[in-house]
Amino acid sequence: MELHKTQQLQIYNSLSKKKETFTPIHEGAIGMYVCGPTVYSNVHLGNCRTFLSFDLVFRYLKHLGFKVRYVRNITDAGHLENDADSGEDRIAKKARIEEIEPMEVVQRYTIDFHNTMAKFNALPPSIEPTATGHIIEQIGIIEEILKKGFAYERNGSVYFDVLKFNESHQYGKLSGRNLEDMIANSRELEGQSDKKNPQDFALWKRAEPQHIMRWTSPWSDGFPGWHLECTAMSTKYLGEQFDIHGGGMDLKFPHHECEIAQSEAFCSKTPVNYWMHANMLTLNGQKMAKSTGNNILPNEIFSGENTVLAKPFSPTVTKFFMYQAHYRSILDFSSDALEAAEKGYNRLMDAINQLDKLPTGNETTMDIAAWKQSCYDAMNDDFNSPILIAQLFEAAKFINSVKDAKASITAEDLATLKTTLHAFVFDVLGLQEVAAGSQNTGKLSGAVELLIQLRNEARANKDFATSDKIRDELATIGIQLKDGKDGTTFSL
RNA sequence: GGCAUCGUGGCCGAGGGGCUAGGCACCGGUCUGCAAAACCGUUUACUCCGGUUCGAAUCCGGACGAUGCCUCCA
Repeated sequence: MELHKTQQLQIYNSLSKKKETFTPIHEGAIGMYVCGPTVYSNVHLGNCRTFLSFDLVFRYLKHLGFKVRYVRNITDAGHLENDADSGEDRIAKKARIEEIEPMEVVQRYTIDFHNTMAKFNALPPSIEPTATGHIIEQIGIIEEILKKGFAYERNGSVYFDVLKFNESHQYGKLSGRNLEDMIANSRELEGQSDKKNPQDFALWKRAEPQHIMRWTSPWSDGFPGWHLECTAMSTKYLGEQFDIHGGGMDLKFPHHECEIAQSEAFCSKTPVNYWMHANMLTLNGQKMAKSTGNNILPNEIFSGENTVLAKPFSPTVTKFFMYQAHYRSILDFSSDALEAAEKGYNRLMDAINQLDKLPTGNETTMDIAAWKQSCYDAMNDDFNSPILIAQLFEAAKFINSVKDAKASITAEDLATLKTTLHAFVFDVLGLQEVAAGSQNTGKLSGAVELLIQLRNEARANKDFATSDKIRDELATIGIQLKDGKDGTTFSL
């Protein structure tokens, strides 16, 4: 029997601001849409946190035995830097700066995004559609919304009529805003605008002559509005109503609000049952953002080439660090916090590596079944990875106690412990063993092994001057020797 | 200014009316030729002021502070 029939999942729904028992529209199958990146520059760590949060969701839902269709888009159409009919298309801007085609920009940073997510061991989504690949679908939706009277055309652009929509629907229900307040607080738009009201948003924009990324439409040669692509692609691949829609907290307003409005205007149905928002990753207490430059690139973390961290950290440690915080909490990125996470991660992995060497006995001095359920309870409670990890450390402590003969475990319970640990650590959290290393490290380890051997000979002869010299000189190079019961190991 | 979220021990971070996670650091122990590493054990807490309650870090109100959104952003 599938696990989801016995494990009851609670999800915090941004729409109701409450945890709700999760029930999919179709039993056993889930449709999930997550807003992907705009590919006009390298994906930064803040972006990654959101996608890793939803990778955890995807992995756990699959672990529970659901059939999940996970759609995550690539925004590759050029959208303007601001909404005031001025500003440049950011992809075209990058293309101009780098003197390449806009689609080269898109290609380059899409590849960077995929490479980076692969380093983090994130699973690829089931479908990864692009905005430019769905221009026809977007035009179709605009035509329908125009027909329903919730949009108007001005000078080749089409705008969504928010005030009109609000007469019969509720605009702002996701982000907790009401339209009257927004109108009262709205600023005058700079420059000229074709909009009837500042709250209206573009479904289609007529392209200025210098605008490179453009497509033919019934209204003008132009490009689709930003919010529309998600409505078009989620509807196409998941249907007019689907289970989960995710994205970063910063997309809640206006992006997701506009998506809801478009869908409701288009097909008169509430599109999403469970809205999930991942919180921001901050750096120096401020949100990471491409536009402000307050960000760090994943590769800068892995290589150590940055001004923030004392040393390099592997992708899996970086991910483990993120999962020690709940996805709905703001997480601040710092060297100290990462170092603490790395030590904890190593301890956990060392314990897991002990599993195969563990002696078994006639009784188990820990309630394995209760522990296992507590792992599920943690994840069932709105994907609470910090609690799950706390439970994993409880298991690590127990493993070490068994190793020291201070506790015992039966062969049967050991099998359960091992299966459960592997399921949560590798399948659900998607952590990885740190790679064994290249050929060069193979040669290096041979050399260090030789030094260890020489040191041990010196120690046997009580020639501590020599043995300490080997140990200390290696330490200054950055190679640490670790004397254990079963001999000496080293770490770089 | 409006709308939200949040303020937890040296640090990071869960929890959420009485049973008070976890990681890192510190300290104590085991181990060691001495160390380090590893392992085990352990201390320190809920921004402030009111209120509700037998009891509040947890609920309510207020103050102060932080962050996010209100213009593109995960």
